[in-house]
Amino acid sequence: MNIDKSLLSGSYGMMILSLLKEREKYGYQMINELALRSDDTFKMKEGTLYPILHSMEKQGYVESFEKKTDGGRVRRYYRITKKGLKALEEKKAMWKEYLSKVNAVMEPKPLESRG
Amino acid sequence: MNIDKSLLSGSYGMMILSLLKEREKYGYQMINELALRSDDTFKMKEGTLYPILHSMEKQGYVESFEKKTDGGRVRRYYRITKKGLKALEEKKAMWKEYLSKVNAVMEPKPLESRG
DNA sequence: TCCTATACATAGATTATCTATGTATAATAT
DNA sequence: ATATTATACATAGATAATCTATGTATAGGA
Repeated sequence: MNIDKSLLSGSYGMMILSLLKEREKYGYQMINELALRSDDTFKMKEGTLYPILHSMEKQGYVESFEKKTDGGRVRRYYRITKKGLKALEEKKAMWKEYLSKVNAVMEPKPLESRG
Repeated sequence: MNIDKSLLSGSYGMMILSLLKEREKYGYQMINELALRSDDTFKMKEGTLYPILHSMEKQGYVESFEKKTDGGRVRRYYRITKKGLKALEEKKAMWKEYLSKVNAVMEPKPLESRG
């Protein structure tokens, strides 16, 4: 299925922080993990990811450092900060709230069963 | 809770078609129902709704007609078409797919339990 | 040696939504 | 009667998230 890209809006940030909560990762790796775990539903472009990472670093949600591979290639790793962990929890709470409200609109409770 | 507006992206269309599936409605009414059912989480602006309705009409998802109230006020009602019903089903399928993929990214299955 | 995958990056386009504003009428309060 | 507020539709321009397109550079395999 080819999902409307507009649906993605806003959830990419949450997903990236979630990936980084597991362990520190570099950009290209995050793109690949997103594709792998979502069966290619989320094929994030570099032009999407790097600006997000840079902005998150500026906000203090992640910090980055360079690391060399055995082959000599330099990678920029990102690590989630305490502030980023807090932001992730907030984003997840918002996400749940959002889902429940969409559900409430699409499947309204009959009057007699409302709080 | 104040939800990131970017999360809304793309789901408004689905919610509007869903409201219209119940019965024909006019614009202002949809705005109010969205707010009521979502406990004011979705406070859609006219500047958002009317362009969406016009575009949906152009796409053939809805058709509209004017109706007079007892008071003499003229309202423009919208009615979902067959094409719109089909579009709604597609949007709902995409929505479910999207939710399940976000979930798969955020809570990856351990290797041994993957299909 | 050439091609592909890896790796990071930026500029500009696209699109959904918002803010702001405008017009007009009905209902309500003073 | 008159003023205010809610209703009702509408458009223009701003904002922000993502995309497309492009660039640079290196590693690894054919």
